Amino acid sequence: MKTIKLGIVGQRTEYCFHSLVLRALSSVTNQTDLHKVHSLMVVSGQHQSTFFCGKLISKYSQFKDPVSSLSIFRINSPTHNVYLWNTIIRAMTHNGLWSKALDFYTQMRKLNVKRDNYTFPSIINSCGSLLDLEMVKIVHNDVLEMGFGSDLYICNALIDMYARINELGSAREVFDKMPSRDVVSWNSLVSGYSANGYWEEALEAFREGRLSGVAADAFTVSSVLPACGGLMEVEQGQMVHGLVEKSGIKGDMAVSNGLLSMYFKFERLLDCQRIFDEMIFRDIVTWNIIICGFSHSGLYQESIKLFREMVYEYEPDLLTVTSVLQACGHMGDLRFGRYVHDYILENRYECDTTACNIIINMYARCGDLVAARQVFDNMKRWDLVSWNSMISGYFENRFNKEAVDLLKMMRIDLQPDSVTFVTLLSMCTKLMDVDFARELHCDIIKRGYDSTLIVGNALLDVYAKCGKMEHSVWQFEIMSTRDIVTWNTIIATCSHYEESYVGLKMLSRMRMEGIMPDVATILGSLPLCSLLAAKRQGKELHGFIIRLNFESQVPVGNALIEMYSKTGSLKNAILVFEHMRIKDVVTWTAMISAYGMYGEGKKALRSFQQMKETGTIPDHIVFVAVIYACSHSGLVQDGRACFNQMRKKYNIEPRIEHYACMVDLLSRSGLLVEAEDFILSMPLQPDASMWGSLLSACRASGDTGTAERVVERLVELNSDDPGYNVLASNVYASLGKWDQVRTIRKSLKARGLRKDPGCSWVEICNRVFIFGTGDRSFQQFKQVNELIEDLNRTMDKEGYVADLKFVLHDVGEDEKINLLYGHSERLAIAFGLLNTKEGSPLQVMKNLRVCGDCHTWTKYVSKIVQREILVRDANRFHLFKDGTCSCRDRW
DNA sequence: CTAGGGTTAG
Repeated sequence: MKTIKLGIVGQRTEYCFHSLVLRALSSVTNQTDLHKVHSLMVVSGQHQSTFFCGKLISKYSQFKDPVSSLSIFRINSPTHNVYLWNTIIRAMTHNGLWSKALDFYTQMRKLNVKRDNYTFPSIINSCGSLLDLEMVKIVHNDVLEMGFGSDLYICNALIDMYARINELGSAREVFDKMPSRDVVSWNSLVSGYSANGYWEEALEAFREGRLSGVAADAFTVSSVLPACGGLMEVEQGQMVHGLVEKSGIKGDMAVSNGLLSMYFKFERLLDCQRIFDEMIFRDIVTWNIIICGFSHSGLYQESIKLFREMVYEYEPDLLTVTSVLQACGHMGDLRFGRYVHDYILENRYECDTTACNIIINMYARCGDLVAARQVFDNMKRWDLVSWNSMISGYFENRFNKEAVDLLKMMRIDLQPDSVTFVTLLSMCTKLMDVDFARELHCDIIKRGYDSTLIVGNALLDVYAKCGKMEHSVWQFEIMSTRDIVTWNTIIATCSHYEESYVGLKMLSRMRMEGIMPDVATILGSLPLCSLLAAKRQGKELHGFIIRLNFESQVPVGNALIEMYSKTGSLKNAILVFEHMRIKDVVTWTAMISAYGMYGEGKKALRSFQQMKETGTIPDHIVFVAVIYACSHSGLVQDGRACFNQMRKKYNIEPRIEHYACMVDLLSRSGLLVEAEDFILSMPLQPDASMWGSLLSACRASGDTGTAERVVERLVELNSDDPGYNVLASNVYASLGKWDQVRTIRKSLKARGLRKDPGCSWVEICNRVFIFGTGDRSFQQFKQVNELIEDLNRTMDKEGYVADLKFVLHDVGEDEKINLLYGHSERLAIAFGLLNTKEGSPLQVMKNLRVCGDCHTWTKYVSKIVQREILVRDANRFHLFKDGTCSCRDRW
């Protein structure tokens, strides 16, 4: 037995035997010490033994020195036995030199070295890592031939390997054929499913494992947590969390990090905070998760703050810096983004494709396309994300030519994927290029991407935004799967085209499919209720808002104010307004408009005053609302003052809509001369709406002289708006100039313009009853007609005279009276009176402006039946009460 | 032999 001299164990010089060398070897903690032990072994001749050779090979590989491992193996080639072969294969595998490991295995086969059960796990690992399917087959075959098909470790390695190469079927097969399984077998299966995004299967395997009585360990939990997060299975996730709390794996870093990551996916930031605070130990992964998590939750500032906090303690790794770069990108913080990128370059981080993609994205979001391109050009490898990011970066920043050039380059060796198409379609949306969109659509169908959800959604959107509502709806109907974005897009489309009825139908279809609305759904749907004055649906949406906790979001509150004010409940609009803790200029505008619509001009002005006092800076839109409110309440002086204040005090140059409001204000107040002068003296070209306002006022006040002048101006403008043409034609009709009436009608017909036919509707017991002009085809027609005649008789006695100037057709007087009686609002009001409780308030909606005669008629009705009648027309609300109207006849 | 963190688009 030989003895050797050791200089490194403690300070003393000692003599010892074989076992002492072993102890020395195992106590080695760094490469330098390992070299010392090695040279002592060489000096003493110990290094010749197969046993110590193996130990040295493993040790060197532990310290990431595979070169030394290799040379030891080579020097000792004569003594090679299966133990040394296994060791070198394991060493190579451990250091990522997989092809070397495979080479050694091939040599073993050639030299006919007998392989044992220790040979296979490593080599299986290497095959998988190299994606060498050929070798996988050979090795798996060897395993079976040599009778290791039931070996626990080997089977576990096979499951893991197959999972890594995304051959979950083979993994499952090995798993199923095993005579007995341990926790590692289960874990490999679960993590295999989980890592490849087969989350349902991962959860299923996890449940199976639990049922089969295998106790879950830290590996199990950290494998199944991403699946819970990915599936948004909050309850399942909490169940696993409970398991963690109960078992002894609570302190495990991977488990805690997994929980943290999962709760970020659930957007349960408070839970994240709690878990983070409770963690005694944190590692770099922990920090990366929270930096990334905050960034994904939109808390970019927080994310950057955490990054700064972290760098005091840890050196950030590639994932840290890329996480914080995402926050920079979203914030548009180019300065900090550059700083971090410089840090990456200076410290020579080795950026992989993903990291480069993130940097490209950061620069593109910040608008620095030159820097983005530079990163792109210097990349070693590009994937689809790289190309897509660069191309969409160009498009987003309006470098359309560069984007198209890059697209052509990309197509040389890569095929576009669904994201590429989505990017291109969204570009069409921005450019309103429906022709290119159609071309793309063909390409998309050819490549089979038309069934992809995001592509379908993008198609839906591009057709909608390019004015092809029918294409959009058609696209919607053929989609086989729809998500919340699909529904939100179609609802927003209906809202945009004012197809409120279709829109609300879509909303209820969405609900029937069990999809919960989100903020975008709510913001798309509330305007539908406003347009239709759909009280009930509006209230229902408010219910969702409360249940889903969207109340605190300012745009939601703003939309609610608008909805309530337009569905006839000023009271509720005020309630919402008062409950909003944060108000922006839109909030105030909505409230001021609401007051305006109900003829509460003074309150509108008071709100405007309050808004200025609370420090909200008025914008040009709020001035429209304020002047509108003045106009509908006859506050001429205040309206003028606001108009002047806008320019002088707030330096806002009046736009055409402000001038239009002013014309409206003067006209409604009967200052026809002044209104005409105002139009003629304004610096902007007057549009049809101004002459239209003035003309309506002339009509209402019976000023035929001004009307004759104005109607010519209006006709000169040759507006495409059917409303103004019909107005002009009506004025000519009331002047008895039937030739001009016919000319206008012909021209309208030739241009294919049609004014929406008048209709009114009333909601009774959650059902909407719609009436068109002269409608006879509804239930209770007889009773309704009788009631109208009854009412007419009573009001005739009280002095009502039908004002026939509101009849448009060239017909006899008797017939004209009949036409007036057939106006849809009268039908709706009579129907409403018949079908609601006596004395209760009635609410009727009309799509057009209520005509002057109907306005008078309704005033009489409100007095005769002693009921409040709220009529919403295209312009505003009229509250009829005891013979008067809230608009004080300025309708 | 098994686990946790990063990218584009609607």
